[in-house]
Parts: sequence; C-alpha cells; structure tokens
Amino acid sequence: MKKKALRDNDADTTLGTRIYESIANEIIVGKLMPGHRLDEQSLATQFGVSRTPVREALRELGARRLIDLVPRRGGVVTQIGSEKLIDMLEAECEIEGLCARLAAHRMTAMEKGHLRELHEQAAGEEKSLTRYFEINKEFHDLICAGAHNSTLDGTARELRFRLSPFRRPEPSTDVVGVISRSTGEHSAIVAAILAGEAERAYEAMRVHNARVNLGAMKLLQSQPHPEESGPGNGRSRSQAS
Amino acid sequence: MKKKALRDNDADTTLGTRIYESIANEIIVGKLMPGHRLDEQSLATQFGVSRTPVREALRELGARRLIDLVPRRGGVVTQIGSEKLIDMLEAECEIEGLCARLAAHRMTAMEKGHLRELHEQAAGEEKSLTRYFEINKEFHDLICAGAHNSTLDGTARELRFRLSPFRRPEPSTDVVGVISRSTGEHSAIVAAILAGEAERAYEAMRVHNARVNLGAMKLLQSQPHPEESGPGNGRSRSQAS
DNA sequence: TGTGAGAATTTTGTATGCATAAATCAATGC
DNA sequence: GCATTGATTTATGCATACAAAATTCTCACA
Repeated sequence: MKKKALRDNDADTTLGTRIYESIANEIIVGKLMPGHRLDEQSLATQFGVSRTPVREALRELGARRLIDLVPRRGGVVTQIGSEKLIDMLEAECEIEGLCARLAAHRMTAMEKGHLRELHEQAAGEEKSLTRYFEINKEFHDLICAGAHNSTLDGTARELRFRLSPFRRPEPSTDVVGVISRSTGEHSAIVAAILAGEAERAYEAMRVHNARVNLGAMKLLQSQPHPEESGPGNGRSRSQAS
Repeated sequence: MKKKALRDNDADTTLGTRIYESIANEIIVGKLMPGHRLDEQSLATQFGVSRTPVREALRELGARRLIDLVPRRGGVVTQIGSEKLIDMLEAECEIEGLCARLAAHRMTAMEKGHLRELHEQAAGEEKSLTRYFEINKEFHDLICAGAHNSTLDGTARELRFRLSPFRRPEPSTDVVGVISRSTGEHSAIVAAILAGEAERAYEAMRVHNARVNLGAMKLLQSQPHPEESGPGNGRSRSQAS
C-alpha cells in the first residue's frame, strides 16, 4: 500500500482539511467506490499522520454526505441508491432550470460574452468525449453562476459534484451523435439567455436536463441491481449532458 | 458559566454529535449570535468533556456552514450578510415553489388530507404568533415532503433551518392582519395542491414566499448596518410566512 | 500619548494512550 | 455439518500531552 501524498502545505490549511479534500476527490473521481469501508488507522498510515486529523476529515466527509458515519462502526462511502439518484437528478434538473431563468435576466454583458464564447468553442470539440465533458461542466457552471444567487449556485454545484461519479465519460455508442444533440440543446439555452428570455431559458434548460437525465435513469434501471456496488462497478452508465 | 447539559446518551450517538446538535441548536435559536467566537477550551469546560469531541463538533458545524472555521484561529458563528440573506430567501422561495408544484402531482390522498387538516386547524389559531409560526413551519414542511424528492425537500428544509433565526416571532404591529394575510395565501396554495393543479400551486407558493420575503428584506435594509451583529441584535426583523 | 519589539500567555493542531464497543475467531454442543 | 457462546483481536471514542502559531501583555522609547 503506497503512501498517499497530500497537497502541499503552502496554503494555510490544516492536515484534516487536506485529507478531507484528498478523500473527497477520490470518492468523486471514483477511486473510492460506494460501500468502501474507510478505516481510520489505515488511512492514517497511508497519509503518514495520526488518527486525529483523519477523524476530522471523516467527520467532514460525513457532514457533507460523502460517507455514512455510523457511531462506533466507522465510515463507509455513501451508497447512492437508484431512488436517491433519481431524486438528485430531478433536483439538479429543476434547480439548473431556475438558474437559467435568473441568468437570462441577470448575467452581465461580460458573462454573456463568456457563455457565448464557450459555446462556440464547444462546436469545435465534437470528437473528444472527455474534452466535451469539461466544456459541458463549465457551461453549466457559467449559467448557474450567472444567476447571481450564491445559494442556488452552491446547491447546483454540489449536486453536480455529487453526481459526477455517475457521469464519467466513457467511449460509448455514437459519441458524435450524443455530443451534437447536447450541443444543439445548449444552443437553444444560450440563445434564450442571450436574448434575455427567462421563461424560454428555463424551459430549454429543463428540457435539456430532463432528456439527459432520463437517459441516465434508463441506463441505471436497465442494470440488474447495483446493490453493494456503485458507479464504476456496473459499467456503461455515463451520459453527455 | 454554568455547565451545559447534553441530550441523554440513550440514543447511540457520540459526544461530538451531541455537542454539535447542542451548539447548532443554540445558533439556530439565537442564543449564540453571529460573530460569536467559539473557543474550544471553554466549550469543552462548559460541556464537561475534553477538547477532542468539541473539535469534531466544530468541524461539523463548519461543514454545515453554521460557523466559519479559519485554520489556527478557531470558529466564529457565521455572519449572514444582507446579500447572502437575500440569496437564501430567494432560493427558498423558488425551491419551495418547485416543491409545491411537484406536491400537487405527487401527494398521496393521506398527505393531502393531512395538509387540509393542518390548514383548517390554522384558522382557529389566529391570535398566538408563536403557535402560528409552528403551524406555518409544519405547513411548509408538509408541502416540501409532499414533493417526494428527498433532495429538494432536504435543501428546502436546510434553508428554513438556517433562516429560522431571522424569523423569530415577535409581537409586532397588527399580528392578526399579518397572520390572516398569510393564511389567505396558504388557502390558495392548499386549494391548488388539493386540485392537483401544479402550475397554480407553483405560482401561489412563489407569490406567497416572495411577498413574505420582500417584507423581511425591507425590514432588513431599513436597518442601519448589522455589521458585527446578527439577528437578535437589530430587533424587529421577523415576519410571518 | 502612542508605538513597536519582544516576552508571556492563550489557543489551536497533531500525536499518543487507554477504555470500551464491535468484529472476528475458536471451541463446544447439538 | 452447523449454530451458539465465550475469548481474542481490532477499531473507535475520548482524554491527555506537547509543539507551534496566534494573541495579549509589557515596557522601553520617541
């Protein structure tokens, strides 16, 4: 078991925080899969620290629902069951819709320019799924930030964060088709926002997210029973949004 | 300073968790005001424990944004500035609107019955502001639960939770008027939900929340500058919703 | 009076130790 | 062969110890 390295100490953070970030990242990226047991002692050994900062990291992971923390029984990477996942997808769909509506009225000229530029840039990147995912994420980020409501933005961001393990890019069928359909829907959203048409932006975003999430849900339900497993076990569960 | 008592150990919780709950409650209830410094050692003494569980509680409070946790400088009860407060009010307004829309379609007959019953009961309680606040909270809880989306429900619940310090009942002008106006708007919401008219429920809830929150915001902005203070300092900042 | 350097004190961050609950394993009885 | 109970081991919860950072205090000096 190799010793894991922590981000440099340059920033004024505490060990517990850096460990939290490290573990959170591994969960999000999918290295630590749902159901995985997190043992204080071995984590401490891996990071080369004592159990104390590890315990604090686990506390925070628990508070942020990234792990389930049962008293006297340690932590387990949160299982997101299909019902919960559907809830989250639906919530994300709706909240991003809200953000799009607000963004249509509130984005500054600069923000709108940024959005347009990003969207145009996306047109040139229709082959790499990975690259497209990055641009897509920024697309949604920009719109949610454009709502100028830090609470909604934060909520949407957290949802995307927690959902990201279920959206890992994967060379699937018809990459170009998936991407171009998404890009088309994005166009409608961008147009509505640039025009300042709030309700249209709202609807466009909801339709877009609904379609994408419906696909994800179908994929999910067509799988036997993830049970003890999580994303990364059952393969082929990703979608371009 | 008197030693604070913790909830009984009957449930299988850890000290850190109970301390977290205790402090969180004091923040929400307004005993611990924004800007208040939380010192590990004195908290440990107050609760009669060592610093370790206190630190874990602070970690969790920080993760849940109830306190600001600056490395090597301890915790401070989160200041909610007026911009942030406005954000939260707006987010609450919108998300509860979403919940109302979903609830109109998804509430079971029993849930609808419960909602109607509660609303009728509220009609008989038009004098006690405190009692009204309780019923009101349950009203919003019921609707958000009725959306059958635990993510949205949880988000709305958390927002109400964090906003509650700004809604402490206070014998203000025209109690009966404030209550009856709210009750009237509640009637519209209930009617729409019982009829299963989603869009009408959505609009009714948003209009209701927008009005209430607008009032709260006006009250807030008419105050000089809360600065170092928080709710509970600047008096008379509450509203019936 | 105000200011700044440096000492003293307080407070946080981390490590370590110990008690107890949980999990694991063994052996016994059926 | 399998379940059950008791012993052993392991892991967690909490307390304590200590080092380093931050804050406060002191006092000389302009």
